[in-house]
Amino acid sequence: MAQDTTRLRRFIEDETGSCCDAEVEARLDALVSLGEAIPDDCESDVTAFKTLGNETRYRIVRLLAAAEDERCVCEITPLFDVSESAVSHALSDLTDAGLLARRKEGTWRYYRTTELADQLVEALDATRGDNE
Amino acid sequence: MAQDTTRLRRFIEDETGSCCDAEVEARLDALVSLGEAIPDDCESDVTAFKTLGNETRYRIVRLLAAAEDERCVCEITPLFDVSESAVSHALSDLTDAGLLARRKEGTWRYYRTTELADQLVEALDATRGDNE
DNA sequence: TGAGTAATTGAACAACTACTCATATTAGCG
DNA sequence: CGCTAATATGAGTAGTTGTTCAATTACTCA
Repeated sequence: MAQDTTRLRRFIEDETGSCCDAEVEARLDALVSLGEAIPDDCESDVTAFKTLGNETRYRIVRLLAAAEDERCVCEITPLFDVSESAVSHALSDLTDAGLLARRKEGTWRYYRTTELADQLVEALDATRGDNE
Repeated sequence: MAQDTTRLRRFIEDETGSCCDAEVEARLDALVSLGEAIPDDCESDVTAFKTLGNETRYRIVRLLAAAEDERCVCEITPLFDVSESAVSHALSDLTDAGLLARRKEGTWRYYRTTELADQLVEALDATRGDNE
C-alpha cells in the first residue's frame, strides 16, 4: 500500500468515461477497507496454512481427523517413512499452530485434532470434485 | 510405513496386559486403513495449503473473498507493498492451486476466489476466537 | 503496422524449511 | 539413586521459496 495508481486511474476512466483524483481516492479507500476486513490474527492464519502445507504434517492431521480420537505418538510414527524425530517435530509444529492438542500420560503422549484442523479438513472435502 | 514397531507392542501390552504378534499386526492395519482414508489428491490439498501459507497470497485471497466479486489486477496491486511482478506471481500461484479463477477482458485481467478458497476462509473464521 | 499499456514469465539469489543425527528431558521402576 | 524407555529439542545442511529485475507476451488503437 504505497504504490503507483496511474493504472487504476486509467481503469476507472475505462469504466466510467472519465476520472478525477477524488474518484481514484474513493476507489482505493474502498479497496483498503475491504482489505481491513482481514482479521488481526492474519499471521496465525498464515501459520496454520503454512503448517498444513507439508505432506508429513498434513497426513498426520488427516490421520488424526479420520481417527476422530486421540492417538499415541507410538501409533503414529510407524505409519510414516520419516524418522521418529521428524514426526515429533511435525507434531510439535502442528500443536504450536493450533491444529493439534496434546495430552500426557506417563511417558506416552497422545495427540488429537483441534476444532480448527477439523474445520479445515472438512472444508477441503466439501469442495472435493467440484471443478471451480 | 516400514518402521520399528517394538514401541507399539509395548504400548499394547500396557493397555491390554499382554500382546502377541497378531495384535500388533491388527493395530497397525487399523491405523493404516485410517491413513488410507486420506484422499488420493492429497498432493493438491497440500499445494492449496502451502499456497495460502504466505502472507501476500493469503491477503490477496482474503481481499477477494471479502469483495465477493472479481477485481482487476490493477485494483489489487496498489494495496500491496510488493512489486507488480510479485503480485502477478502470487495470483498465478493461487490460480494454479485452484484458489482463484481468472477472466480476461482486453488487457485487463480479473480474478475472483473459487469455492475452495471461500470454504477455507470460512472454516478459519468459523473457529476464530475458540480456544481449542 | 507500430507505439504504448497491462500483465506475465524467467533467472537469480537471499531467506527459509524439513529432514537427520546427536543429545536432552521426563517418567517409571528396581 | 541409576537404568531404561518415550518423546522432545538443537544444530547442521540440502533443498525449496519469495522476491526483484529484466525481458516478453497479448492486447488496443491510431
